[in-house]
Amino acid sequence: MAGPQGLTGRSTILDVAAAAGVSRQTVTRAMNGMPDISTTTKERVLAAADRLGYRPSRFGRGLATGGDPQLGLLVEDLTNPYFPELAAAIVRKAGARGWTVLLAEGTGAPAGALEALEGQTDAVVGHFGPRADRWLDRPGGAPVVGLDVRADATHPGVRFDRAAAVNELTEHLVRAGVRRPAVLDASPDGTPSERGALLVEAFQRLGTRCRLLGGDGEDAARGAADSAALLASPDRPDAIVAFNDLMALGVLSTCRRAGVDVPGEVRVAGIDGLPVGALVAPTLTTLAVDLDAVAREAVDLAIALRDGAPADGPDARRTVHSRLVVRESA
Amino acid sequence: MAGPQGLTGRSTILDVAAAAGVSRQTVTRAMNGMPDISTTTKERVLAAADRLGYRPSRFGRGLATGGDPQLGLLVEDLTNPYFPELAAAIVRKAGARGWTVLLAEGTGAPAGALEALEGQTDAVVGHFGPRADRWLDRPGGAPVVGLDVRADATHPGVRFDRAAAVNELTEHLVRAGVRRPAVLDASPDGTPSERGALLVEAFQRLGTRCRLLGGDGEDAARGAADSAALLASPDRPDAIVAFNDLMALGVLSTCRRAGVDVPGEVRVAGIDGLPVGALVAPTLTTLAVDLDAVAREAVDLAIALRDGAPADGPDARRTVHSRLVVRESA
DNA sequence: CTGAAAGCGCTTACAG
DNA sequence: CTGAAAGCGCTTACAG
Repeated sequence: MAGPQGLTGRSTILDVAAAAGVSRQTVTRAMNGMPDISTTTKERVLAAADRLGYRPSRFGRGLATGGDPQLGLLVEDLTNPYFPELAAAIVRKAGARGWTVLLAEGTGAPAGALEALEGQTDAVVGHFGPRADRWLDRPGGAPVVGLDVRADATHPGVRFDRAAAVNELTEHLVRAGVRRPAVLDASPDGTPSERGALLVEAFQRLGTRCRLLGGDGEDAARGAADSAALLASPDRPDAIVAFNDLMALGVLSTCRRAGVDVPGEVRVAGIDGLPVGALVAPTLTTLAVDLDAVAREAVDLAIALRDGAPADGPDARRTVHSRLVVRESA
Repeated sequence: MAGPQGLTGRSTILDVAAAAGVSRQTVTRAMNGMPDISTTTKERVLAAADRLGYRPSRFGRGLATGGDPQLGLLVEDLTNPYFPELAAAIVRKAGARGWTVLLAEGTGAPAGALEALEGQTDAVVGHFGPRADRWLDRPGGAPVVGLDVRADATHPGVRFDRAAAVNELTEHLVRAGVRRPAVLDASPDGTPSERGALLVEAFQRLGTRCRLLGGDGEDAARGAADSAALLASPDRPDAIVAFNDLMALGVLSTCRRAGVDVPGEVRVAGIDGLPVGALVAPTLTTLAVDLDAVAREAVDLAIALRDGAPADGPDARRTVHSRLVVRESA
């Protein structure tokens, strides 16, 4: 095998050219199926390339051609079906606009993951929680679009407005006779989440006191465990609203195991609007967010920012409204 | 704003250098937080960069530094939870080895999506079905690792060996009294899938005739629709094994809606081992594949191939065994 | 049909 | 602390 060289230790276009006894641009022609090359030469070049295990450098090519733009998508936890659903929507919208998607999972260390992503992409989209403002406008950083950003956030992002849907849900529940609702919140740092606070307030406006149960996870296991505790407590709630659908699924499985009838004894609802919610028994009532709309806005905003739109302009904040989907569980 | 130029229309390091009145390598120092630069200069450069909306080109940087290797992951349908689970496992294993993951969804046109991926990555992993052999060794193409490849495949890949698990399942079912099993297969081109054929043969060896119901989708809706037809047919099956868990979830929801007791009247099983299977009612019996093992083998193989390992070597074919997970539904 | 030249945007030594 | 030079690997006009 002839001598591969260079930074990567792989053979380059020059190695192939030398091996085939042609110039580099003839190699380009052969590799890219371009015209103006004789069949004989082409075969000789391809053979040499194969022999050397030559693969064009995407950096070299990108530098010369511009290359396809890449969108970084930072998700918290691919194990929660919400994020794959989001990723699917983003991949489709981005693809339609000629962008490819680089996927990273920011388990625990979103800052590090974000920085790594930024170096390889032209814009980044993701859920960053309340700390997102810190990352905006990092020198040399890619434009960052936050998802489900708080109302008072100052950086570009898509806001999930759940106010109306939350009101509908609480009214629906109270009208159905709910008097002792509980919210299974996710609050890693102790302070209630925006969704949690919204629910408590909405119940309050209806004259109904609502328990808020914080905690440090947001998966099905936590939903199952915490709802088990709740159901065993002296004043068992007659409704449980979970921080997300995944936790709500955990709640449902606990109820089933404990022989607690849903919605007869306890009404259960989630947040997100995952398709699986329609497959379980009983089917899950939820506050659904339109991920297609979210993806459309997020991708559009990311591209606009990359193209120089101001990060503090009015167009840098988008809003998508959630809606109540009533199914069997509540 | 000073004049951005070049291929991308964005400002380059030279624009910033000019605007700040310094040389390009001083810009590099400022942008990358390197030492040997005075605070004053650094601030001036950063200000100029900000003003010009400068973002270093990842191609330029990659060409100079080598850059992080990228793994392309081509999935069929992110809407099927199997693929996100796979993606999660791949992202984690790849990340642990310093690779980032470019995610693409190959809805309908795997060939086109693959080609696009190859240009931007150093290796590709994905489910390609029986046609995968065609794509191997494309000149200039990235090494491709197939997932769930057939026993007779000739290209690098990870084989999902379900033979033992299928035997266990059929024995379990027959022992439980199943006499009229049906398989809800996915067979877009009419020929039974490998899983379908395996199941039919296994039942046959036990002296049990098994119906095979082909069809063109593999989602919950198809599972629901086709099982509804099955349940309404004159000789209703007493067991339904679905091509995958998602279809099995559709079967379960149909049974529930039709008031058919599972597993009392019909036993139901899926294939994949999705976590949601443990959350539904009844919980889903399934043939589980260890996605961590799959991801480990696939990533390891992809990296080995990228580093020059032979595509036809013995190490270019890996195997992961599925196992039977018995839950409530069968 | 083939090749010499220039350039894409960055970083890494090396001088000063 | 700052800059001139060289090079990373490719492609795109342009000559021949």
